[in-house]
Amino acid sequence: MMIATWNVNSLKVRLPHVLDWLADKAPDLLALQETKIQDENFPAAELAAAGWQAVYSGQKTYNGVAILSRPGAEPRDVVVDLPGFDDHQRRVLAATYGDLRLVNLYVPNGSEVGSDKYAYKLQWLEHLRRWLAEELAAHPLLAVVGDFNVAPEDRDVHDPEAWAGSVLVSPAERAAFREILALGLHDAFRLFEQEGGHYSWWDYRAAAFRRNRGLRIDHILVSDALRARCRACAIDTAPRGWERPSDHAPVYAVFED
DNA sequence: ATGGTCGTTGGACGA
Repeated sequence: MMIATWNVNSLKVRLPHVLDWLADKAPDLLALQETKIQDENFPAAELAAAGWQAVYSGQKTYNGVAILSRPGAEPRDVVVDLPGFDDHQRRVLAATYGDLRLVNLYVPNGSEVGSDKYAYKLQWLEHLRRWLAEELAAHPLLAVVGDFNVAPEDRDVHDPEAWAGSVLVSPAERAAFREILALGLHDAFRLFEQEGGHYSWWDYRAAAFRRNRGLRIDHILVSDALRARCRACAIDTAPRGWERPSDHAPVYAVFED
């Protein structure tokens, strides 16, 4: 079984990339973020024609999440948005496939440390942690995936000195990330790779991808029981080099059945 | 070089 996550930065623009990647990798589940598309405009027919069904929660211009799956693996117990957190931004989508619970997140970016958006991000992460505790208690096989907008450690940052203290790496954001891991979740990528230099996002500006000046901010977190089945986790940097790419690369994990 | 480039829009704003 393969599950994957990809911030596509507009599904309308990136649909050809998504279809190409699905055809090549054939994951069982693909979580998408920043679809930037309202539900009535979601390309469900185009995806269905390629053999994929979708659940989605979108809005105009910003945010938006979706999960693609194969027909036959019916999504159950779909949750939209963080329970108990009054928020119109479409950033959360969860569904159960067989005995696997998948939580798809587009964590707020935070803009700048000290800004209102930064405070909102930290508050959002606190509510996320509380909800994930409940999800973990209810679902032994839990995967929490998406764009976390947090680079957990300095080895996840191309230039830690230049980035020190700024949004995506600040101590408070990293502490919030660690508290989520402390619930009993594991960063699947770090089960297999300890070196730095592996990133999932590169700024569009200043030829950042060509120079591999990136951050690892897209993650697949797995519960204890799911970790026991995890056989691989990797970042597919190839699509970041395609024509008119997303600024994020897909991350995927493989599990023993 | 204190910016750079995208996407959504139809002038900025968010990332």
